[in-house]
Amino acid sequence: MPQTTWTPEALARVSSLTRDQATVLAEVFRLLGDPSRLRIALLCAAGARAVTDIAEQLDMSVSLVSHHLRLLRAARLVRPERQGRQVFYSATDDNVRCVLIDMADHMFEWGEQDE
Amino acid sequence: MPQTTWTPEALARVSSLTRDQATVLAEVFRLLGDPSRLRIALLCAAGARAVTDIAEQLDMSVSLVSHHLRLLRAARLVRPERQGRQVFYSATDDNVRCVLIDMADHMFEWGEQDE
DNA sequence: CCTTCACTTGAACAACTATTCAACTGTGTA
DNA sequence: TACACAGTTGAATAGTTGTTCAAGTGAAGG
Repeated sequence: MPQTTWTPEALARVSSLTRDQATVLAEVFRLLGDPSRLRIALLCAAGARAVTDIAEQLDMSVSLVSHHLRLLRAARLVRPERQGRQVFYSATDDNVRCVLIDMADHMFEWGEQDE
Repeated sequence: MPQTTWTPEALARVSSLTRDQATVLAEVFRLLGDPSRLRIALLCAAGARAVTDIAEQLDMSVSLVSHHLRLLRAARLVRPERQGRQVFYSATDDNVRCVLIDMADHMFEWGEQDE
């Protein structure tokens, strides 16, 4: 059920982003714009997971996963937590988790009917 | 107000995307992952605009705007409509408009408190 | 027709990025 | 101490991408 009207503030805010605001926003989109990294981010958003487990589940090298996690970590999208010799990654907070899952869920539904 | 629980289906869907599904999803994120293109997309989502107007408002060359619009068009995020000798671009439909504005609005709020 | 306006397109280039491989750090265990 | 386990990190590379410039369409006006 698409929403067709927004508050004037929301519209104004969104349609007149400064270059700097756009850069910050785009940075997050860019990080999610790689299939491998997107899958890693969503996996972490769904629940804490160790690097090796992520690599195994997504069939990627541990090194590759670690590289991607470093970028996601730098953008504060995921947070590491050592436990024994494993490092568990999860979304930094509920806010991030919410946005990540909602966006993916949203676009996933729409992507289905799109093509 | 972050949502902390989702339906099991949504979680499962999101956390176990196939490579192909992730590629389709990531493609949209990737397109919004460039500041220039993001601003153009959001401007079009807020309402139909001619190429020259976009270029002027965002202080970009017409050529650059056109190049970006071609990519957004190819992904069916925006739709062109000739009117005289101008071409007006807008979000392809309310669904796209909704997702675009909501995502930006969502992430914008969160980006404010983040740093 | 010729010109101007509004855009599109192609080539070219510098900058960036995803991935791999090898070497390295730190943690637990025998 | 020595060894395996779990990740990280740096270099190297092949591929991609944003931007610019110049040339090319197509529609309206004189």
